[in-house]
Amino acid sequence: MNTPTFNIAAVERDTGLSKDVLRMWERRYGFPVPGRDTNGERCYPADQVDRLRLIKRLMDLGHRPGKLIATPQEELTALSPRRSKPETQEASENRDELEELLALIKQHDAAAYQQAIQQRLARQGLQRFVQDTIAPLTRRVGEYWEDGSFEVFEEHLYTELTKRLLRQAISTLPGGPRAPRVLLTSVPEELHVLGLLMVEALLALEGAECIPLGTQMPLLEIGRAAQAHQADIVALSFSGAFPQRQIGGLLQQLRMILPATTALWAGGSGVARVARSDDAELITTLDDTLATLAAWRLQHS
Amino acid sequence: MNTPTFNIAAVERDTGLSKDVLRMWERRYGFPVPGRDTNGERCYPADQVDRLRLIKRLMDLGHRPGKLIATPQEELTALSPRRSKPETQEASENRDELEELLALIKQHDAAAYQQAIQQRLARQGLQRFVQDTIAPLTRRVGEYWEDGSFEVFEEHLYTELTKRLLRQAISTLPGGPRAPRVLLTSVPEELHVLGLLMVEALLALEGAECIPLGTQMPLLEIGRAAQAHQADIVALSFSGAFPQRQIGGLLQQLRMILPATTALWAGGSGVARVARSDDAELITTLDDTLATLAAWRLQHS
DNA sequence: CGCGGTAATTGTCTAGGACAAATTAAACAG
DNA sequence: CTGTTTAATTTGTCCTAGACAATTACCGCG
Repeated sequence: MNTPTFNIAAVERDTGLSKDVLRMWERRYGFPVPGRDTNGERCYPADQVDRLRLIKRLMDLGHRPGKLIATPQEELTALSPRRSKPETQEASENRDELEELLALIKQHDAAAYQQAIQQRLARQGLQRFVQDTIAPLTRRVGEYWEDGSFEVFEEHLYTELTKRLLRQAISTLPGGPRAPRVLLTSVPEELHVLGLLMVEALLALEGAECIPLGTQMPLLEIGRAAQAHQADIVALSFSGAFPQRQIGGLLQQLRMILPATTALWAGGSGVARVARSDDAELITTLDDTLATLAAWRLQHS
Repeated sequence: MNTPTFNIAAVERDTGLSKDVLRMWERRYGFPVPGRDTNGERCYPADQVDRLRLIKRLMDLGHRPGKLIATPQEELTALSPRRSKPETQEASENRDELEELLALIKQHDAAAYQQAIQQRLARQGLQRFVQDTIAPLTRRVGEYWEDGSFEVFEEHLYTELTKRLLRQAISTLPGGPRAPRVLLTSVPEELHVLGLLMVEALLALEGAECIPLGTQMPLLEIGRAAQAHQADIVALSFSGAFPQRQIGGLLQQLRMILPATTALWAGGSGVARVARSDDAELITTLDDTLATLAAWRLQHS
């Protein structure tokens, strides 16, 4: 039984490292060293793909590829993002409750999960629910997914159920045309929508008029949409998986497309380490959302 | 004001055409012909990006790039698939009402649209609403999108609002564990979810237990999910844009992965012209869904 | 300790060549 | 005329290898 190998396109998909980068690393660092098939094309064995994925993840955390590739496999431990912030008693209790929720997902008991989470929403109210339940829960799911304790389909189930819950909660809020008008979407290649929904929930609670366009809008289309809907604000979401490098240029480009009177907000874990600029407001936490909204209102009152 | 230009990476993002393809087309067909910046790198003007996106759209519909690039800009009209089935008086009236709904989208009046569509749902009841409103409406939006009368963002808005509506409607239905248990999802590369939601609505109305996993599940994961959830039926959706010839093989593969006791259903406009086989039940219309469900129940009673 | 300049690091772009997979066109048999 | 096999074409992806800009690290000096 010969273990399956991956061609370069598959590795790009699986690791988020572009074909160019994969070839360049091979040239420069001597890793990875894929085999070749009969056509002379690269065949990456699974273990190298795993290592690449690990390296990519550490890079997203701020490490440099040269160093990472040099180090042997004890990075595994060196990298493990030891999140050991001292947490309060209350936070700890909250975390245990969240773990219980995730346990239901892992038991594939969708009904019980839905009931529990609904209850939590009713108890906390939408704002705290988004900030204290959905946000950390989603982060946790991402972590579990990374270290392999969550199957793909379990993550899908969580995402799908949570999307429903948030959309449903949003739809019960009073609508009506109130300022500002916010257009919510994401750029192509970025298909994570949960962050957008969380922001939408918070904004809608504050009485903003939200126009949800889903994910993956080409930049020129975002410009057209902003004009057609006369949006005051265009809010984009970038997940942690989104290539950091591209974000700056992307915002700059969009800034040129949008009218000067339209504000541009960029949020999500992807923008956490992006350099500030005049092109867009960077929103790194959910709290920032409300603060930025307040600032906007102050400026336009 | 110098209009903004796009580098090759940005064009890849916005059009979905890979850098390799963009360069190859330039070499082979002489289009696009981007300018060059001081570093000799390609700068695509906005109008060429638009044309590329249009070409990509038509390619997804089955046209070939060589032809498309050769044709001047009258492809727009020339290639819109004209359909002209004779229709009954009643259907005609219904269609006019649907057109009114779509007009609201085109006026970018999300609020008015939502109100109108909600009203329609209340009037028709979920089943007829899905069959007589959402299904034809979605088809119509697809047609408008194909011939360019709908902007991308207008289509996105329609899709997003409709998804919300359906999910909300589904969530109000009584849940509880009732047979059969249906796992709903789609294969990788297939990201259209509206069809799945329509089917879910119909199945949930009939008292089936639906497990929605969203779109783009790898085949092996579908197998794992089916086992973990002990699904009686796995229902897949293929949109019209999905490459027809892959479907047969996919179903065959999945059939081998799934336990023999698990039924496999494949639906959506993509399967309309797929050859029947023993691998899966093909569901070509929404009515078929209910018929196939009834047949399943008969067989398992 | 901060600041500016230099050096190393790193990603992306460019160019053309090659080839396999998919599709169409052509040839042929029934 | 129709179906089927074979040849030609279209088309996308991969390959190598070089160049360069942008970022980051380093180091000496005030």
